[in-house]
Amino acid sequence: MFHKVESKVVFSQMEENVLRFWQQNNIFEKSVAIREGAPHYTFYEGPPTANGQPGIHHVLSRTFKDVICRYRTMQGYHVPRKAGWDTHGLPVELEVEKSLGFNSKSQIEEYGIAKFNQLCRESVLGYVKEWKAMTERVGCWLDMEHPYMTMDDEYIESCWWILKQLWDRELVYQGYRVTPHCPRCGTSLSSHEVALGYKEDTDDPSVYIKFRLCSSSRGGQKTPLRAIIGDVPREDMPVYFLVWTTTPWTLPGNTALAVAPDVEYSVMKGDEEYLILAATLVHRVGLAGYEQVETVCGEDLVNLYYEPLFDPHDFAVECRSLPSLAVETERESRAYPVVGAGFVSTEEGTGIVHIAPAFGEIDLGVGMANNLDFVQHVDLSGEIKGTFSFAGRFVKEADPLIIGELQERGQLYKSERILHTYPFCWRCETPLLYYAKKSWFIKTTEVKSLLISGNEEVNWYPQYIKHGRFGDWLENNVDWAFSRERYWGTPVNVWCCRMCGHLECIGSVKELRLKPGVSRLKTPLNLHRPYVDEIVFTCSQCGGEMERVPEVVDCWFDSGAMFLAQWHYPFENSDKFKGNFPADFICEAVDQTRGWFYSLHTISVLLFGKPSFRNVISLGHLVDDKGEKMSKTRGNVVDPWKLVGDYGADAIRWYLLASSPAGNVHRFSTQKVAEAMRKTLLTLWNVYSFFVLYANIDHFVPRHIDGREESFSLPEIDRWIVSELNYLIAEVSDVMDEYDPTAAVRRIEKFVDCLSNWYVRRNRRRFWKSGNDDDKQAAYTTLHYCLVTLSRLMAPFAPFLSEEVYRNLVCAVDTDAAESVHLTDFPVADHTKVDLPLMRATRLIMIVCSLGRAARAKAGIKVRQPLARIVVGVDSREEEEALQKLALHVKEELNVKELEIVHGQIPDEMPGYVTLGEGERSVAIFTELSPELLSEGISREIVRYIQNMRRVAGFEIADHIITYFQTDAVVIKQVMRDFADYISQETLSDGGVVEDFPPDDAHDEKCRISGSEILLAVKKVA
RNA sequence: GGGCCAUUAGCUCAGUUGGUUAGAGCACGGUCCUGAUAAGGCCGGGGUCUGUGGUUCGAGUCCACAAUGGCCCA
Repeated sequence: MFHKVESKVVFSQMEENVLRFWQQNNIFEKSVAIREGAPHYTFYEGPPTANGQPGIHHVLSRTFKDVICRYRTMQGYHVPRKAGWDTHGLPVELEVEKSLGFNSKSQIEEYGIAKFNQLCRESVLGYVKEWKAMTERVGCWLDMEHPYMTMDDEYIESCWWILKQLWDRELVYQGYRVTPHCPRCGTSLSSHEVALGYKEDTDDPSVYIKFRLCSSSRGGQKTPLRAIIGDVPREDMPVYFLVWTTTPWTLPGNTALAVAPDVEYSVMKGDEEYLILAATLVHRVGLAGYEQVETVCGEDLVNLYYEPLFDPHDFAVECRSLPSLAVETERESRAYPVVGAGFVSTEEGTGIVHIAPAFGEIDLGVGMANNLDFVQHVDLSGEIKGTFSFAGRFVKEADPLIIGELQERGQLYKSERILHTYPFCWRCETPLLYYAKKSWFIKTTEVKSLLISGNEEVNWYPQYIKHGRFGDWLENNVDWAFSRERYWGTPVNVWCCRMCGHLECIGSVKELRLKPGVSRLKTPLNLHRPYVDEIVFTCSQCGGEMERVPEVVDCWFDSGAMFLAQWHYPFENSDKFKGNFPADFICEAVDQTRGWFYSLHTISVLLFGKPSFRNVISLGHLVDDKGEKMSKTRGNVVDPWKLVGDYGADAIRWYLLASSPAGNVHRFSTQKVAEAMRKTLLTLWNVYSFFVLYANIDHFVPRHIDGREESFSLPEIDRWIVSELNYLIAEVSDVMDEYDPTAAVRRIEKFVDCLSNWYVRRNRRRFWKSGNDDDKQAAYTTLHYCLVTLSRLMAPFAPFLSEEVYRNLVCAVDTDAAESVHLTDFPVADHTKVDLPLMRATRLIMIVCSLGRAARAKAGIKVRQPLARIVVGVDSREEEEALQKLALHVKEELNVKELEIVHGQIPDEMPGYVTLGEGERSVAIFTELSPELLSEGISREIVRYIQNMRRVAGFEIADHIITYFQTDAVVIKQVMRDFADYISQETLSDGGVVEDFPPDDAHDEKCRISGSEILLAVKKVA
């Protein structure tokens, strides 16, 4: 016997029972363990940042990961999946800062780094707990008992090892990196933080500055410029480049001008000077009193030199050379070059761009590429250094002073104001400065071609990411600035000598312990700041004291190192690392393209020259029902716990999988979760409860649960559903192998619909009928086989419902069976059972039935009323045969006595018929009703009334009853007599259908049937 | 400001390499059926396929530009 199944089900309760079963019986652990020794399928968990409550969008990626891993497990692969948590990084620090009410780094240092980092650790552990609970509840199987944590000392040591490898290959260097910097808070801001603080309509200076062409530099022998202006330098007719800027305070840092090589520039002659600017911008700048004497190509301006506005040596400011950063000694005369650059715009300004490598990312890039000077005349608090007349001022206060000075010197062409968008600090509203800071870099550009060729081996879903977003990103690769001036992170493992500046990279704890003169190594060891900062040792070069550099490592480096750091490789688990590299599958949201996908790929390519993953699903984001981003501030985030309670995890999973393909943006809709539950899961549940209900009544015992042939041959319709099922298995396997679970669940949905609304609907009588013949056995066997197979097929997608169905339909009757559906194998399609002609034939009769019902509606005759004949037009021999073979279903479904087949279209007008056509196909029903047909119609009407009354009276399906009736109508009396057997059989009126007054304890109702009244009553018999 | 993606019915989505009158589900209105069903059938309303140009005998589909939204980077 199967356990009784209620047709009313609360999925969340059912799921919690299943969860308990999994936990108590370690089903997840077993599902991995039983595949030990089988081919490996490696999954890498992209570690979620344990910062903030998990939302519905996190359920999305967890679902996709879980589905693929479960699928592969059931296919026989060994799929261990270690959970991981990204524990370091700025978001964690910001959260703690907020809770302490801090808004600057100095406050953290006053508070104490040790205490601060302890709070970060606690904060992370708190969120990890929340995440674990959510992960478990939505049925995402991960080994969360043995996760990797990026903050563990072992993990950090592996990161150190990686950096040491790169250091030894001279791929690590110190350089400058331009970051948005808040001069008040004294800290760099992440791009996320910058995005929080953009202000439109910021009022700033808009100034046009004249840079004087060096008299010795008028181009080569035959340049167009020389031709215009002449060979002999004329002091009274100087040549200027006209340059536009909104940040005058950066002008003392100017060391080059950039032009667009392929743009036309005008040489404008005025009374006392020549001005050069882009030809298309002359009118916008408004050069009254100047006339164009010639045009030159941008190319011809490149390599000309101009006089600095502020020579750094005149104002006691350090000047370094890029890219070496060597401090320059004084030179006699200084001139700066004009360079060509692709980014120069002719949309605004003058088409000649002021370059200050210390104050802009593009500027720094130009500086590195052209070996420019690097002049940083502003300190981190935004104050101007040196001996300028405006030194000691905050940069924004210096702006008007600089403009004034240039005006006095005659180098200001025009000064205006402009309203534009500018970033401010989101905490203190101070304008941000783009500022070059020292940073540690990994020379990823060295392996750029390997990054690109490695990507060729990766299978991306959706495909366009490969050569689109990810490929482009690799093509434009720049060295990875991997250090951060923060506290809670993997410390950069480089020590620097205080005396001679000698640098040394430490690759392991052991190496550190063995350093000569090492001191302040505490036990137990803690590799975090501030403890690691205290460790010093003796310099091998000069005997001075080596101390650690202050930076920590970018947390993207941490997570990208997981493929080896999760095993503490190479210090232990060498076999595990090797057995799990590269990954067969990873999956994250699309924002990880330049995050984890990149860091994982890059570290692997740097170390081993090859990629670390083979297949990757990049998920689109989940947005709210209006298509807008979910965020706390908008208040449109969806709480997964509420949904789980209302609809269950399977419904959420099913919805997330089915609603749109992985790469697309998903609009989240609670209504659609409800729909997924109703339409597919509940429908399946009802087929299941229907089966169990009748199977138990008949004491059905499945003899084979593998779909093998019974001793009797299966009827056509059973072979049909078995065929559909095997076809489905093949389709689902195919699309799953292509990493497309969306296609898989959409196909399953169609099958469930067919199973319920055709197979069960058409076969109800086979289950109801009394007796226990072969046909009934075939029906039970077939439906049981379908449900059990479906439970295995759906197990990766709807793990709870599948488990429930499997446990009851298999485990309850077979003690030898695997205890969980998740320990079974994924179904394999049996192609010998796929009968395509039969499937086509069935589809044909479905259409014919649909047309027939429409014809009935058109004629206004209920389906309950039998009709004498239907005529169906077919257009091929195959269709005719199909229809003949399955005529019984058409006749039953449409309640007609005869089915006639004709070739070609049926004429629109046939006496006595109602005709309906759709495209090539047409049907006609004969609508004249004989007295016999009418009587039969009445009998069916009566049956329907009695069935309704049984239900209203609260009888069980198998309850036997007596039916009483009273009526004056002769016709009805006659029907009750003629159809007594039929009525009694249909309504289980074994006690008889008697014409009598019902007893008081019977349930009675007055009914109207074809214009006459009848009193009907039902009563249970013992 | 740049790159990538998306835009098809009120909502969520299908629409092969261009080829009849653009489909499904949900929702809505009507009606029928029903002792598995929270379901199902039938009929119906609802579309300038975001817009503008172009290529073509023919464009939802290919190209260009624009708008809106999302993501990434400035």
